[in-house]
Amino acid sequence: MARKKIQMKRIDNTTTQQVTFSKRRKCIFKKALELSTFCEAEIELIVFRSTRKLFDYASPRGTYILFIRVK
Amino acid sequence: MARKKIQMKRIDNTTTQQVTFSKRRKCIFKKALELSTFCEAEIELIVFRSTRKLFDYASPRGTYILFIRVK
DNA sequence: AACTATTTATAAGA
DNA sequence: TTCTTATAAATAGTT
Repeated sequence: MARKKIQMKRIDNTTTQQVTFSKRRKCIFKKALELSTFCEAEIELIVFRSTRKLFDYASPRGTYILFIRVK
Repeated sequence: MARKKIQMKRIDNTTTQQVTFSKRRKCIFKKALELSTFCEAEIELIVFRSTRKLFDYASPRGTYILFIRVK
């Protein structure tokens, strides 16, 4: 989206993918907070990436939700 | 973010809030799909807005998750 | 981590 | 609601 438009596919390069993940993860949580704040919406957002064992959770407006992974 | 930078607070005008909600909801789901695709991440996103009884759900990478609102 | 050239998102307005 | 557009924000590639 910036210097060059990228294709809608997996980023193969590990380093590049990690950098992109860090940037975009931060951005989407910001977007979630903005949408929640501006529009009085409840938002639940989980971003999970197995290669980093990362688990994020956001509930800006205080609703309690139980998340159960069934797979 | 565009013609004018807006404050980080609820949009009081009902019509404006509805328009903003429609636009931003679409955008955040796009962002979720992009993050999932580019970075092989699993993302679960719910956007709920009581005034419209709207409920959205996205699981781009096919993980099954049960959402239980406890409140 | 920062920078920056571009792309994308979007607040207002039509 | 849908389109346009000027401006703000995000971000891919680079340093």
